[in-house]
Amino acid sequence: MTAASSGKRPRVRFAPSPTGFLHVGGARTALFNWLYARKYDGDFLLRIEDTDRQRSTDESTRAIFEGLEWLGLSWDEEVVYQGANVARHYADAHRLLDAGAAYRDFTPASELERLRAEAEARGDAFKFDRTMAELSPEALAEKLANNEPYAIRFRVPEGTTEWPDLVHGRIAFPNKDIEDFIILRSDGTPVYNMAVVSDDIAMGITLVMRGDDHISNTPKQILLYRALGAEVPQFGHVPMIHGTDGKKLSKRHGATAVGDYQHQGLLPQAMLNFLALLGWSPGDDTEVMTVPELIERFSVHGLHAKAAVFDTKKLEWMNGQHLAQIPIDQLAAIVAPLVERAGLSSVADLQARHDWFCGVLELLRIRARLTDEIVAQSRPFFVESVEYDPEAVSKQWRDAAATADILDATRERLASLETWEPAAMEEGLRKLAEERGISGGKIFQPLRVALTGLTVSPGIFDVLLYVGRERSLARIAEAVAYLRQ
RNA sequence: GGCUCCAUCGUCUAUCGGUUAGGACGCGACCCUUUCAAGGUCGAGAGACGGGUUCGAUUCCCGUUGGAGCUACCA
Repeated sequence: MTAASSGKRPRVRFAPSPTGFLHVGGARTALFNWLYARKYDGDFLLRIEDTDRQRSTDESTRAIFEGLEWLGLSWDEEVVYQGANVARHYADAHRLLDAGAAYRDFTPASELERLRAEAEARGDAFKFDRTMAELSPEALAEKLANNEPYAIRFRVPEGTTEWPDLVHGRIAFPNKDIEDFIILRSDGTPVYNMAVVSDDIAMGITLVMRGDDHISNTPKQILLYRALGAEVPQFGHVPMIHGTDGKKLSKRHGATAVGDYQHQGLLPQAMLNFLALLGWSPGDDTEVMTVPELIERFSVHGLHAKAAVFDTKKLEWMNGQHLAQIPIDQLAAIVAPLVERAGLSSVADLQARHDWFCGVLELLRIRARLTDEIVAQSRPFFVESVEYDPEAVSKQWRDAAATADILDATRERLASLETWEPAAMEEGLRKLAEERGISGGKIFQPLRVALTGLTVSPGIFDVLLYVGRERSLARIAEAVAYLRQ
């Protein structure tokens, strides 16, 4: 009977090793586990696999927490640190030894290395030969009495080890291809597969969902579960994420840490949405989904077996979609600190004129893909006077005298308006254009440069509205003076 | 080399034997338009190859090719 069919509450886990930042591949594995737990009313646990003392750092552990928190992938129960459980791993390994499911191997590591190198030189595959470790009772007693170091190896039985993988279907490994692997090093520390199985049993994990790269560990782990007399959980191996060259995603593909995207101005829900679609599909054409929708629609049936290529273009598009649909208050809360950091305003000030700020955001969100772009484009709405982009000047202010003349007339017309609202502005300026026998663009474009210093901005009347009457008129006057100097 | 997994447009994917093989990103064109976006319309673009099974295969099976992962007293 499998864990799933026994009707127990599902318990899944994400088990990263703290040897670097939180990678997008890891984040997606975490996401699938989290979605599974939320969807099927289970527990999502977090285990830090810090048994590799050489490479594990507290900084990495913090980075993993921060990444998961930013994404909103909250875990249930206390974080489990694998390193705290080595005594149990040791005991489990010895339990296997005592039961005859494992044996002592006194072969020095250096000897193993030598044999491996030799086999490789011959072009052969090295596989540990069980008979190498066979000792007479007397020899064993002597080595034990001499306190000679030994590793404990698992005795792989005959047969075939197979399991119904949640995403791949049946996967089978002939046991003859699995060597008697070490479960406890000669220094008494546990090796990965031993620690993982011991912990997953202790944590009551019912489904192990992890990356494809662990498929070849699975038969070893299943053998361990059985030898330990534990119930074998379900397994599901999700595909890897590749770079555009089809290789496993790595640093040379550019940004691969979720923190990189956080700092580039990605919304966590967009990141989650994008990641979810890499290796999973709701079954129809739906693409843009909120987190609750993701939970609602998640199903193991939609999981794929094929590796997916990480396409940052689509990620940015996805972010633009979320930027446009997220509740404006939520966006304001995210962007306000960024505006403050850019030195344009303060969070307190933005709170004081919340409606105005949200209005500006409404103008900018639709034409931005990253929050960073929103911040950059918000500049004209905050500063007193703008700097003129040389390109904008040469393109829209070619004839200085004529432009100054038009801007002056524009300023006068706007100043004469009784109300400062877009419809009136447009009516006034269109009338001005008509009087002068020119197109509206001949007024709007130079005006845009005067107000923003740029050739690109939201609609000109919205800019006037949100920059405000006094500041707008002052800026136009400033532009006129600049052109006439 | 051995073992395992994978294979629909450039990319992400729909199809759970019968479709003019659909959608999205990106790309191109057009529309909208005061700029840029957004939006709308249209276009180019795919079942790796070879065998079976079947009335009928993208779909099921086998092989080939290609790609990926693993192959430590790392995790």
